[in-house]
This record gives sequence, C-alpha cells and structure tokens, in this order.
Amino acid sequence: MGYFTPSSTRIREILTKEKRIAEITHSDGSITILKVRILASGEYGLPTTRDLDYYRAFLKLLEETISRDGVFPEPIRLPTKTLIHYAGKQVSQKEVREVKNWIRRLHHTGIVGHVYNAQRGAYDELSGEPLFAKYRLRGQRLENNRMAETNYVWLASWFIKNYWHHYLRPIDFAFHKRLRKPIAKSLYPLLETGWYASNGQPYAKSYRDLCQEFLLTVHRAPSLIKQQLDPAHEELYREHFLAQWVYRKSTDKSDYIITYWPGEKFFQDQQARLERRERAAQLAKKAETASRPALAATTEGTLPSRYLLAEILEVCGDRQNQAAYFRLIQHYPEDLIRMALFETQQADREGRIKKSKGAYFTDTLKRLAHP
DNA sequence: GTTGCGGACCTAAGCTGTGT
DNA sequence: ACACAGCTTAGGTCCGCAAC
Repeated sequence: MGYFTPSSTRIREILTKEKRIAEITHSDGSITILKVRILASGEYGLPTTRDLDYYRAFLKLLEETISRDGVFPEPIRLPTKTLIHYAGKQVSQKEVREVKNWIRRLHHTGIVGHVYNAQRGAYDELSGEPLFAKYRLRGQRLENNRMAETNYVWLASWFIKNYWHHYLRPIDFAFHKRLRKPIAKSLYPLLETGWYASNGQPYAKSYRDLCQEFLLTVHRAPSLIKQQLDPAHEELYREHFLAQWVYRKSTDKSDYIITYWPGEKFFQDQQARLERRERAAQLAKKAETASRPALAATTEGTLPSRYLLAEILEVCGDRQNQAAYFRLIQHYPEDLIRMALFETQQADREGRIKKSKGAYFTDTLKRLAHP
C-alpha cells in the first residue's frame, strides 16, 4: 500500500510533496494520474521499515484472534508484550515505548489520495484516513469509563475491506526477518501476492511500477537497474523463494518488465497452508458433531464464508443466485473458489465472458474441482 | 552503456550522563 | 539502583557521479 517503504529518507519528501503513484490509461487513451500524500504528525514521525516489523506482528496477532474467535474483532486487543514478541524483539523499556509510539504513529499518519486495493486490483480514493481510526493505550479510559487493561485499536474501514486478502496469505515472519535487504523485504509480499493470484505461474511486473511502489529511483540503463535490484533478487534466490528472474524491454521500449519465477519455498508455504487449513476444517467438523444442536450459526454461515459470499456477489453481480453461491461455498474449498473468482475477474477484464459472470464463475469452479 | 567509488543516510548495539 | 535520552561506533544500503 506504499505506507511503509524500504528507505525512510525519501518518505520525508512525500510529507511535503505529492508523490505520483500510478498512471491509469483509460480505454479512450486519456490518462489519469493518481497521487498520494502521507501526512505525518511531527510529534510521532513517519512509518519506516521498523514499523513494518510491528505491522507484520500486528497482522499475525489479528489472524490468530480471528481464527480463534471466528469473528473480526472490534476493537482489536494489542498487548504490548505479545506484539514485541511477535516482532521478534526482546521486551525492554525501549521496545515498550516503541510499540506505544507505533500505535500513535499509525493513528496520526493520514493517507490522502489513492491507495491500492489489492482485492479489486484498482485504486481507492482516501481523504486523510489513518490505518488506526481510533486507539486506546493501556491505562487510558475507555468509553464505558473503565480503564483499558491493554491496548486497543479500531481499524479504518478501508483496511477491514481489504483484510481477507491478507488473511489468506499470512506472511512467514521468520523469513521476513531473515531478509537483510530492504528491497527484498518489500519484494517478498509483492511476489507472494503475484504468484498466489497467478496460481504459481511466473509473475511479470513493470520496473517503473515497482519503483513507484517502493519509492526507488527509476534508472534507464539496464546495468544500473541490475545494480539496484539484483542484490535483493539474489538474496531471495539464496533463500529459495525466487527461482529465476528475467528482464526484458516493454513493447514501447520505455520501460522494463521483470518476470519472476517462484522458488521451492513459495510452493512449500502454499502446501503448508493447505494442510493447516485442512486440519482446521477437520477440527471444526469434530467440534460440530460433538455439540450439534447448539450450532445455529451454520445456517447463516461463519464470518469468512459470509465474506466470501459478499465477494462472489461483488464480482458476479447477481443477488438472485445468492442461495446457489452459498451452496458452492459449503461444497468447495475456499482456495478453489478464490481461484475461480480470480479467473472470472480476469476473464471479465479481458472481455472473454459471453453469457454472464455468474455462469462463468460456476462453470470455472466446477471445471477446477473436477478436471 | 557500464563500472566502481564514495557520500548520505540508515539501523543496531553499546556506552555515558542525568534525574528520580 | 533504575529508567531513559542522547551520543558514538560499526556495518550496511542506495544513489549520484566521474571515468571508461
């Protein structure tokens, strides 16, 4: 989302200047330039790579809370020590202070302009909303006049909307920490997303877009581009996350396209995730049979399945078939549904859909499930 | 276009002085 | 004794620039 960047020196520039983040070329050839401004308060400073560590720890905590309770917490409890632990740091006064400042910083750093919405693959417009819409630190008074016994944060609506995207692709935190180069740290989630979306196929990325996302200098000479990116590429290669990468000139010669091949580590992670989800499903089934009459919730669906349904409706559009989609959710694994959904979006964008999106989606799902 | 050096800047860790 | 801010140092990244 361009909130955290590899180099924190340059963030200061964005404070005062608008940063161009993307160009959208419309079908009629006109171009819209999207800009983003990150407004930091002087007191708590700007989000840097250090904050990224806490951000990942926060995601992990959020994921655990959701898988334990089955609902999206509002507000979210963020115990200082757990957060420090998850960030892979030692608990000390310094870190405790750092966590509190981190929470304040993310509340006071507003985003104005356009933020990439990974789920839609498009840009959302924001007008100064911070990631943490509201927060209460331990010891502060809550609305109900009780003392907060831990830290609480309320998330911005744009984050919640995007959340399930993160939820499905949790980050290997130890791996993130192992990476030394800031560019490699930024590339890791980008490539994960790319490969996940393309189902393990090579992922191509425009060099210029990459620079804009990571706020890097755009070079023209291939040697300079290699000098800039290859140390990070090599680090990911050494970790078996990236199998191969190739540069080639874009068709209009003004840019480079970098194609990335997923390495062993990516596939292992996917496999481990699948197994984890199967185990979780089995456990859930056992719990269900043990206390069958009590579960009225299954008729409405759990929160993730309701969310999935909402996503299907958003892509396919027809509300009349809601019941049919719900049956699909219950009968097919989520991975498969997401794959079919992604393929439907892709086909729609390329104008390949002849009948209706709903029909295309259902058909694709069945073909994926029974090849 | 390419190569390689050095500057600006970063983080992490350790040390020191100060206030309680 | 302890917490804490500020300083130094070491090691590293990224970029600009000059020479080829």
